[in-house]
Amino acid sequence: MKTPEELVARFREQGYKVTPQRQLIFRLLDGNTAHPTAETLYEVAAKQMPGISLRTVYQTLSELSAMGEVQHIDLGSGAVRFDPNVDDHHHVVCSTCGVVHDVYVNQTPLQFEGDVEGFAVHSTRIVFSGECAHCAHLSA
Amino acid sequence: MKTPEELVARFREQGYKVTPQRQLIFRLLDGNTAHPTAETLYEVAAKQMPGISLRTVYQTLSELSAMGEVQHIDLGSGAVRFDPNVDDHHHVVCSTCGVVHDVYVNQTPLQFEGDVEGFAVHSTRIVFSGECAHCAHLSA
DNA sequence: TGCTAATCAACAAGTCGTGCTAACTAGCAA
DNA sequence: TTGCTAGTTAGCACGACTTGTTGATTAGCA
Repeated sequence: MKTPEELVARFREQGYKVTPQRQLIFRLLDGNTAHPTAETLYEVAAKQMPGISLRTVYQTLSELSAMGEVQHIDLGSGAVRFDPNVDDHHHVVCSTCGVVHDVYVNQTPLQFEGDVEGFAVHSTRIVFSGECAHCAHLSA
Repeated sequence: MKTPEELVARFREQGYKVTPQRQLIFRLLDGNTAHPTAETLYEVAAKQMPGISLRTVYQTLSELSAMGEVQHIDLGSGAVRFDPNVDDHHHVVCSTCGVVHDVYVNQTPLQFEGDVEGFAVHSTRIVFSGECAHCAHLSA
């Protein structure tokens, strides 16, 4: 994702207004590696700006997603999560505590075999599930 | 997934009753490579057994899933899909028509890098998205 | 045969996300 | 500074998907 300042400029360019709500969301996402859901982000935002609505958070995230500034990741755990990291990366998920981390896999592109003649792959998503060091320690 | 006959035996073993509804679902899943949703399966089942309820389909699928006889796959496309193939396999999804195929990736286990010291991977899910030969042909 | 699980219909609820409206606020260009 | 217009808000609703509940009926199987 671009920096909050660059996003402000891009929003202006596109004719979107730069509101305090949007700027707050830019700042909350900047360098955020927690893969928040819209709801989570809303809760944090509401602490700093009581009165901001969940609706606005959803809307701003959709705009950022449409502009390619955030990735929208679905780990099948209910809510969609947002990731300001738009590199070609993948995810590890702790099935105990639900924490998500970005990881890089360098064997890509992967080869596969199956009954899929002529399929043109545009993207590959890899999700590693397991137990993070913290949870392993607690359960040991 | 086991054959319908074996499933009947397993259900009996576990003290579950073998009802016509359950047997129908076993048969519909047997060799099914279409990755149906519960709803889809229900529609097909209802043609052969009018009166079967969606509730029963959901319940039987949950039982099969709990017994490890079907995989329950979430491609982030709304409904959860069920796959009677419980091998260690992955999926390709056409983003145009939504069709899902099973594929095998032999480079696994994959290595990854990132800020995830001591993470114990239990499973890896890979989803290839793109365009299937059929859709590519239509759009050409 | 009879206990008990399974099924069914019908209704509800919960989660996630979006649509709509009406009123107010505020960005930003002239 | 003004004024157009987009953005925000609350509130209500809906839709998709999935599960819970209840109460009556059916049927598996020991």
